Amino acid sequence: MGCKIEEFQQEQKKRMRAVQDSMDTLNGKWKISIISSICCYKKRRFSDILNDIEGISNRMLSKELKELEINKLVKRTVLDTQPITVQYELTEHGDTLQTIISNLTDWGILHRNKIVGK
Amino acid sequence: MGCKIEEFQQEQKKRMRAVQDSMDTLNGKWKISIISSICCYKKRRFSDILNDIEGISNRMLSKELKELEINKLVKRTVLDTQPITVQYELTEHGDTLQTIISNLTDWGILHRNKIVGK
DNA sequence: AATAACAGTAACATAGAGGTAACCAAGTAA
DNA sequence: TTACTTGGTTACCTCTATGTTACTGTTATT
Repeated sequence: MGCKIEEFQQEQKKRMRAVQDSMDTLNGKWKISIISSICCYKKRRFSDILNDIEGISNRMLSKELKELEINKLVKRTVLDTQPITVQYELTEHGDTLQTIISNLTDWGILHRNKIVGK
Repeated sequence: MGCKIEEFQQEQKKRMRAVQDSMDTLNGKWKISIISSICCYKKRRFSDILNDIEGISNRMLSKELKELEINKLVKRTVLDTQPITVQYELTEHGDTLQTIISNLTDWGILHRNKIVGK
């Protein structure tokens, strides 16, 4: 039968795994920029995002978008236009990231002040 | 003179940089585990952390601790014992991470349920 | 005299993240 | 006819993060 300490350690392991899950989904040099770009305009085409984010290549954008789609954060829609355009938008689940991103923003500012020394 | 759109874009860039600052300080395969270990016991020695985290090597622990120290999240104290022991604890600044880690935990659980499908 | 604990460091190896450049197919404007 | 736009894919290369193993110096224990 599990004693209190074992239970606590199990809980702790679960929490660690959860944090790592979050970090993994947000990781990749461009993910947060991409999410922000889409979020900012609600709906955004591939080439628009490519222009929004300076420095990103089409290869990386394609790759990161795929991962975001797999993680159900972003929805991809092919529009029947000429030439074909593809629209990306956040899913409901993607929207739930906003609190986290907002917290990361706040802490990042705090941290920079602390390190650089205002 | 900057128009509204330019100002907005500048703000957006700052926010992006802030998020990346946060992600960068938390990145590294073991950082969050290390922070959690120290946080859990308030004060923790090198070899204790090494035992707390399964899979980490002394090389990586040393390296990650250094980065955490540079980022003023962790304080290192050499104790005058035999043999010498080194104590690590969170700084006040390190403590401010708790909200973020807690948010990342919550979202990670939510996300896993969404992806695995409960 | 040999071994172990402590807190690391040094040397080397490898997988994977990310960068660069070229290419594809379909349609369209010059 | 040529070149451009759109949304990618493919091949190749490099660099960094991490892993593995062995080693350091000091003191205490056996």
